[in-house]
Amino acid sequence: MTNQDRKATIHDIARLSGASPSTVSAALSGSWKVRRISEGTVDAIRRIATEQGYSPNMQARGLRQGRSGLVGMIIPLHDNRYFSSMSQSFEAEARARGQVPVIASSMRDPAEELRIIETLISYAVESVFIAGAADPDAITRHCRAGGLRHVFVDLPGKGAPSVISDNYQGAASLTRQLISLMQPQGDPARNRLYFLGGVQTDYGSSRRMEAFRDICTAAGLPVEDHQIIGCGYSPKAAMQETAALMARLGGLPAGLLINSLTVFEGVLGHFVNLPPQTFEQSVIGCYDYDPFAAYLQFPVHMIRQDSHRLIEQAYQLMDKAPQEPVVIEVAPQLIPPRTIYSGPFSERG
Amino acid sequence: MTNQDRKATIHDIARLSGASPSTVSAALSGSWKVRRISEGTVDAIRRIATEQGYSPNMQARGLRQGRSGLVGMIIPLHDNRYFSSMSQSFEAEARARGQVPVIASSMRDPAEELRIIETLISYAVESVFIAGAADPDAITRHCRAGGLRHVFVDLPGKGAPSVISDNYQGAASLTRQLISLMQPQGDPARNRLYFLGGVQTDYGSSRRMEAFRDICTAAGLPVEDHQIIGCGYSPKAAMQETAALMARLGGLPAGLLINSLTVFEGVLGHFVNLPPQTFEQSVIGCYDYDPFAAYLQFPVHMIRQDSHRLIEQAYQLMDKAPQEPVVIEVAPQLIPPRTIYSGPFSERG
DNA sequence: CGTTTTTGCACTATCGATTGTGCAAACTGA
DNA sequence: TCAGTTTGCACAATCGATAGTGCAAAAACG
Repeated sequence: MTNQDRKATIHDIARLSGASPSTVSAALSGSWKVRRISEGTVDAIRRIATEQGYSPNMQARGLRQGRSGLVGMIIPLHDNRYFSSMSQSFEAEARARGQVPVIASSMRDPAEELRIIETLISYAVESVFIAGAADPDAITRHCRAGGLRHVFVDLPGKGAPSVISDNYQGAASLTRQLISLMQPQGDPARNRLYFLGGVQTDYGSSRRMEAFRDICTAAGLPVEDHQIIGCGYSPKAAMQETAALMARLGGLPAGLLINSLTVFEGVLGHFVNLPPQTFEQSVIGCYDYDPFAAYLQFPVHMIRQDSHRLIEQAYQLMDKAPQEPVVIEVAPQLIPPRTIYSGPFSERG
Repeated sequence: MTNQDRKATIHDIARLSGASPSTVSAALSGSWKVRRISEGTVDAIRRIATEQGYSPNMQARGLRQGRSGLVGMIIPLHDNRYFSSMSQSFEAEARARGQVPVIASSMRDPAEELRIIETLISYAVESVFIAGAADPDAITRHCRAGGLRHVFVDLPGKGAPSVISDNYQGAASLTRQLISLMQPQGDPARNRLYFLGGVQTDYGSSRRMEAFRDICTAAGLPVEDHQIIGCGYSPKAAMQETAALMARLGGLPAGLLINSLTVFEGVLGHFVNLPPQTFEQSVIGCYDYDPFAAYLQFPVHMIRQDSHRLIEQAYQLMDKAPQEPVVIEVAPQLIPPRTIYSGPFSERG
């Protein structure tokens, strides 16, 4: 607060207190006890440091100590309820450990992912959590080369510990729920359950598709290939596919399982123009949860993935010494229509 | 890729290439031209650096150069559509400038805000954007002391440039819209427009309340104090206030202006238990936009704040030399019910 | 009182990269 | 051939904090 221009350093404090820089460092960094600095000296130094508004230069400290105090997290995008709630949990966990969280979004671009990893390594980040990795193996290679501990979240990697949502289980229970509520349609072409969104090559989506097939088949409803529409995650594509599907069928199918919120946004983009009775004969489910989506014009059965628990578990794996490629699955939760879920952070606005 | 354990440094590259560390530095950091290093030497050094998987230690570089390449942003919380879309825009803008974005959430806690500022200063962050500042003046004081350039977003500060949403304008147009659609109620007690959520002391909310009063009054609908329910932003409080209000009135008022999405979540928590016809006589609006909220059982008129533009403008102010406390207002947009807005990032899922 | 032990601190190298400076060797021109 | 210029690079200081080591002065001990 007092001084002229540049930030105060331990040398400034040293000059003002008459002590040496190393003594100041010891006094302020907590190692004064083992370095046998008298309490009186420490107090004096602390007082002056406070007066001068001293704060340590973490670049210098990190350089010397070979650490940085930073932890990284990579998510596909911020602007998504699922991932942003992961960010929130991650930040809380990191701060609770005295680490400084750095969150970056990759836009699901594998090249961007690797660029971010390189950046994190450059900044001597100590460990990184990767959610929804586009190319887990490449990430593991780069992290290994840079000596960067890492854990995968949401999508597993072969080369490092992973914590994922139990996609099979979640999709299975959602599929079961939809089947149990499906009403027979007049038109047999519409008398089916459809799966919309995601890509086959994406681990999570493929597990969900697998569960979808299995449960349908077990219920005596064999699944034909056209019932699984893997149109990716973009709202735009989803909107087009929805329009195309409804054109083909002459209306909605008896049941529709939507693979993500972003896909759902696209679906809604088409629904917007349809009369309310369009939805009366169909049952709709969505993998992932949103409180507003849970309260639409028509009932929506949702799956809430426990992002908080995912992060918690991932941190436990990170804290454990060896980085063996185990996979831990966390059960998601089926949320009935018209339900407002209250999570760990929902108290704050 | 090749070497044993530690990360390669310019000294390793120097040894392997037969050049000196300073030459390696010049070759790899781009200053080789002005330092008159021959192109042949540069190429050889580059090759070896690539082979060794060299990446610069940003702590060392930052320490020497007195910069870090980091830009900070503070938001109240990640898990919110408005703020997370700001994060997304902020990240894009930062990366486009070759900076590394660091985003932190304060949970609207003024003490946490200052702690984050201190941390950013310690890491030699070069500038910081603060969204929804809880205590702008304290932030400005700390940033000044630490030599940290800053710009406020969404909530203005007296000591630094600010870019805010035009809350008055937005609330005014939403209020006008609701008034124009209000239906006369049987019970005169319900024949009113209510404002729910936020706090009077919060700049944005108070501007919105002001607009609400002004427009209502201008329309010949004087506003009594109980019509503005400043219950903060938490869903829980909002749910209780909604229940209490409806108990007092014996139903919904003719119109309800909800001050934020989190408040809306709480309102929905109460609505969940009510029969559909409850909403038929009321018109509902919400400040802030969510595609799902736009497509609920009942029509909702929403205000979409242009978070992308806010960040864009904030960056322009940041880039300008003097940090004078100007205030720039960005117009929000009235979104009719059942509308899916497609923003700059909505293409990616 | 002389010796050993303890206390309290200063000195200095170090982390990895950048940058001001110096200085041979090569080249130029007369 | 010799002064003058340019080329190409090495040396060493520096950024701020930490940690190994050394050394007086004070305290404890016999």
